[in-house]
Amino acid sequence: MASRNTSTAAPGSTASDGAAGTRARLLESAGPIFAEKGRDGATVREICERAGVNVASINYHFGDKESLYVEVVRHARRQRETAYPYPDESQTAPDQWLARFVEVLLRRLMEPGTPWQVRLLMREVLEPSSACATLVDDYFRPDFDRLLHVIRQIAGPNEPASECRRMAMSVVGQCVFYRVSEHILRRLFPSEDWACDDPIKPLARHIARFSLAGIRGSSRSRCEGDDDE
Amino acid sequence: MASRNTSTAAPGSTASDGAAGTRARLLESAGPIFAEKGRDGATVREICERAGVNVASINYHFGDKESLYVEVVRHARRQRETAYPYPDESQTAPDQWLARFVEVLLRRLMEPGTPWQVRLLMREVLEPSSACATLVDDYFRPDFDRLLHVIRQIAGPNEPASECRRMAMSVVGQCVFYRVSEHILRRLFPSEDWACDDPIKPLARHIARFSLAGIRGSSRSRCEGDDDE
DNA sequence: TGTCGTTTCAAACGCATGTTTAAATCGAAC
DNA sequence: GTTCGATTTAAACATGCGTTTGAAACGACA
Repeated sequence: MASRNTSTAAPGSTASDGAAGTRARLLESAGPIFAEKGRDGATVREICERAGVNVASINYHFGDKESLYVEVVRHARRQRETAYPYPDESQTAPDQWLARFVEVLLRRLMEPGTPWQVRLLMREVLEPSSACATLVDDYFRPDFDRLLHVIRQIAGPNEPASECRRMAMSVVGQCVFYRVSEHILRRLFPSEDWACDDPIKPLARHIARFSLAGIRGSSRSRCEGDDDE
Repeated sequence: MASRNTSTAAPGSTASDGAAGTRARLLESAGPIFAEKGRDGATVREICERAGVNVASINYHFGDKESLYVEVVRHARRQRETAYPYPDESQTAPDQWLARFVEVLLRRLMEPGTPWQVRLLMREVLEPSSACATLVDDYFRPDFDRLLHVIRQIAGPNEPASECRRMAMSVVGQCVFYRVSEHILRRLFPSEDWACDDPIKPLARHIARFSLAGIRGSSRSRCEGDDDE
């Protein structure tokens, strides 16, 4: 036995370790298992078995199971943020950018087969762990700010900031709903074409149209007389 | 030892059992614990301790932990469906009914303190157990159908059924988003007035207005020329 | 070849879990 | 008061968990 390693860098590791590196194999194997069973539901024995390493490896390379989990979440986020890039604001009209944004967000969320990274990050959203703080700052906030910026362009300069924020949430909420309520929707509409060619396209069109009308109509109707109740 | 009981009716139980009835006490005590820690995370020992009964009681009265869980979910749903009733369609104009529906749904979801019944049912939505099937049929579907009916009135008779369904999902999705993403939103907007007097009212107003404009504008813009891309 | 730090390994540890057991207790009916 | 089924109880059981251990295997370097 020698010194344990709990930092993020590989221990001694001569770069090309035997059989792709125990540490890297653990990171890859743990992802899908954490995603499917959660941080507590997953067992170190199953993770190590899938990675083909000894059960003591997690504690040797990461310190404990919790640290491995945090590392896996970071790993998943990094892989995910480059998968479906959002369009460029400066080169697209606001309307079209919003439509593209909705479609990309939906594709991120509803990618066929639901990659383990999506399931894992969703778990973090629903009940955050210590890995959540950076997730919000580095992953969600930038995208949300870009959406906010475009919505301000559509709604006009007179729209209050609080209202713009709620509009952005309405857009995101409509998309997130389909992922979060997947199981319920499947039972609610068993005959729906959840697996047709490309169910995202018409869905994205609906949400973009609905939202655009919502933003324009909402800000307009609020400008006209619109008292309480 | 005598015969075990796994059915839903109390065993011999002479109606007014000692100290409110072991079975009833278990049902009440288990609810908040299942809601907070999940079906697997909760332990029978903690449940029994809070109920002030022996650890063997769960197996005696319910058969096993899983059956107790299913029973608790049923219990929660029954308590919940009478808490915030939706308005009556026949006595309200569609616009106003929609606004009321949104507010009631938000209040159901965002009730201060987040009653354990809400947290428990949310867990069932996110990853259903065997207790989920009746939840959809008896609890969600009726409300969703009523919403659908009103949306059809607003959108007009020419609106295709599939589009009406998506509109209903857009309405519900906007509301559900605030509950599902609660933790994320709290980190995204730390300064937001999540605990002001009545944060529901303005939120409900926004969603109702946004949705109404979305429904009207969306169906109108689709009627006009609206080709691909 | 011999040495030393690093990494892997099988085995065990300590603990918490859901469940079972058999005896004790209770509550009415006879 | 006795009896008998229903219920409660303390204790144990079997299993699975994350983690630790001490030795073996490895790889570079002298």
